[in-house]
Amino acid sequence: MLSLPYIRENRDLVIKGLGIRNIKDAESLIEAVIDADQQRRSTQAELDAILAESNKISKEIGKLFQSGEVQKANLAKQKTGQLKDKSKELSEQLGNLETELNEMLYQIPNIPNDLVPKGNSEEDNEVVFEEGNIPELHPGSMPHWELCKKYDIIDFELGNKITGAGFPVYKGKGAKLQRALITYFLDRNSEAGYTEVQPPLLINEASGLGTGQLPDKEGQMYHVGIDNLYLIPTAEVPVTNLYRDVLLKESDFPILNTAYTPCFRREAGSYGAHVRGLNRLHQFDKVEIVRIEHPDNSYQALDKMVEHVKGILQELKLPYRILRLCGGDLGFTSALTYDFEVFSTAQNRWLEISSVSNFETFQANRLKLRFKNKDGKSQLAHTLNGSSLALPRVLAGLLENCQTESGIVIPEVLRKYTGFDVID
RNA sequence: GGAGAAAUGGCAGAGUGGUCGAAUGCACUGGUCUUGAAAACCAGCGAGGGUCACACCUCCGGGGGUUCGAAUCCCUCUUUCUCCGCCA
Repeated sequence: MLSLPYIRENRDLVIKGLGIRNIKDAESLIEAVIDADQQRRSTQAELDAILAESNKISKEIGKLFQSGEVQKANLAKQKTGQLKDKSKELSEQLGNLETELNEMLYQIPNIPNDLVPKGNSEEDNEVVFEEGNIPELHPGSMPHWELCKKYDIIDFELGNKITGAGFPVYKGKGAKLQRALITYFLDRNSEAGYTEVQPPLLINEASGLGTGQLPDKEGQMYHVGIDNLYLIPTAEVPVTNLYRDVLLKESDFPILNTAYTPCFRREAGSYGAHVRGLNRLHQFDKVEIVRIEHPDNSYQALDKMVEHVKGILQELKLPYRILRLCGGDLGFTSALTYDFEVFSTAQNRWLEISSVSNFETFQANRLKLRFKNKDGKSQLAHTLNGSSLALPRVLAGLLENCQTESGIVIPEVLRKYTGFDVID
């Protein structure tokens, strides 16, 4: 969430930024926030004055008792009664104002970076890079879900029996290929300086709030009601929350973590076309990279992450492109996002396989993730994350693009991980 | 799951109703000394709100209560440790 001082000091910038996201009534929303904040502060000041008065009297009473002037002390006690009532009333009022203010702040998305183009939907995203050859497939080539069946490597019906739609079972070489990709991604990330972590797969409410999944995206997560925990929709949540309520030193930057985790998403309301096979699942594997950066370096860091993901896709020799998301498609918490898409030859469409974002201070503010700057002041850090990479669609692209008449040819870099060269 | 003990600043650790945002040690920062370092010595050193800056307010695991006044007393929740039970 945006910080109040930031909104106060950059009123016009904020309104303009929300405009890029096509937010209606941005101006009145921000005005309401500033008003509520003003009210909050004056109520706070009023309450503080009363508390100061009552603290003063209490100290005097203490002294009177010690010097044995009990009568005077009892007299002074009476004075505090009124103050108490008043302070109770005010602090209740203050609590309400704060709740109200927070509710408003929770509705305000991050301010887009200047590079973010205006736009309404994914149609308006900007293609900024494209690389790799789209292979000519042999006659009789098929989409990945048919390949999965043909070679018996991923079984959707079986998963359906065990759990339900969107929970496939990986078998034999399919399971091995998946594991190979995970290990390969983790190794690549480690080489690039990311420290590997294995976080919990269930998170509490505070963590969900910290990275912005709550309260706005509650319905997208699986909720374990009995313990009030949520299954993670991405490793971003537990890994970024490692740094919740942390005060860093400048010398701690940059912080680089990578984690492999399964991800769970309810995907409520996204049925219909384009959800076949591996295209959209309720449970999938992903390797994530997370960075905590000094604000001065975060955009440089974002570029590094983009370059890193590019490197992996080049090694896999998959045709891909990079999009800069427009205001209408940009995630709630992000200031700038690059999506990576792999071309699915048999489906003749692009599949999103990675999303790399800079959240600037938006998450850090909720997380209370700060550092001591040169002036000795606490300042919010910047958080970034990206997938490197999401497994199912990489797998889909790989199966489809690497299919030949004699089987699926495993990319060179993966062979030492799979232990086989071809799925046939 | 049962019984007991505990939770204080970056860490360790005092503090059991008032002058305590909190002794002391370590760590850290600056300075003196030194060719440099170490040691020694001196000084500074929790967080948030608020203010031009002060003042002032809040915070001793979370929440609630008693009291004129709570780190200190009471209730409750959470977590950690020890013992018992169960168990991958």
